[in-house]
Amino acid sequence: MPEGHSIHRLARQFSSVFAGSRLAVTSPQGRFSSGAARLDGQVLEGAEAHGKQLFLRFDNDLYLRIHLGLYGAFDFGGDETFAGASSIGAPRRVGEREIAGDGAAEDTAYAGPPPPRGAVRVRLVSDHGWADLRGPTACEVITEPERAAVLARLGPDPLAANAAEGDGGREFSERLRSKGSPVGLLLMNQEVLAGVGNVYRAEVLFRRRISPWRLGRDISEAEAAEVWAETVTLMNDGVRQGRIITTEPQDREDAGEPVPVSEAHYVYKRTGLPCRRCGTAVAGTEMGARKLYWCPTCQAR
DNA sequence: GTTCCATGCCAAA
DNA sequence: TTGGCCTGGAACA
Repeated sequence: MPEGHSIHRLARQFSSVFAGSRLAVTSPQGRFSSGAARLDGQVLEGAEAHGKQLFLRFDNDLYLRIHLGLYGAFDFGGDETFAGASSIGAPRRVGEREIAGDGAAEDTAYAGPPPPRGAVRVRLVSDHGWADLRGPTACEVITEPERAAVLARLGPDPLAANAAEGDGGREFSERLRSKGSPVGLLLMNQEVLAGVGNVYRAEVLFRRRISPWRLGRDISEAEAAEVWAETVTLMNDGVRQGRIITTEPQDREDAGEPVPVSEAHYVYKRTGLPCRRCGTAVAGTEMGARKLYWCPTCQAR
């Protein structure tokens, strides 16, 4: 997936283009027809993200809960009032960057959504635009108590509005340091930290020079605070930029040649390549059924 | 054309 | 721990 930054951008996009609008909700693919019927014709009151969960709130007190999983993505389109990216989600299109609107809407009047392309699980349509969702892991209608239950299971979100000053850092530290499993595993555990995925996991640990093999209970409070602060910074950058950027400008070159920001990671997907800081070959293995990358020298402890 | 792979996660074994 | 879900771009033939 799309890590947390993409979901927060989705929430922002839904708020700006759909909030306050009455929506036609359908499931062209058919797999979500009964759920869509419960929301069809309701007004979207707002959108919010927590970690990788997206909640769309409707005025009949129901929520649409969406989790993109590994493949899910939204496509958007509409008239000139319909600002923002035209596609947010699974990063396979154009590296890991979402597709920006092409601005082609100006010369042709908006004539409603196009015929659905492929398996569209949900289509949301207002007077000004549309959104298509395909390939999500989760897409369901839930009530407020059910939403509260989902949130209760999640750890603190580094993209929460008050993440820098609030008690998210303390809560993260407590959850991390109470566990005996490797920190590389814990950063991916949504009950410990909500929103971090494989890229941020690898890159944050590199930047804090922490070995992914150290156990949560062996991480000091100071280190946990640093990891939290680093995550807050990097992921907020991700929200602003619409892509994951983890390297400092001076580290974005290979053999003197500049590397596109989207490919310039420190260790992610760089097994066998030289560490951008020390030149040691980046190590790679599996941890928790996901690829793990780290520099054995920079992250020796 | 086919196979592989991915920024997730869950249920079943 | 493993397989399955589900989509599409990239890599290979």
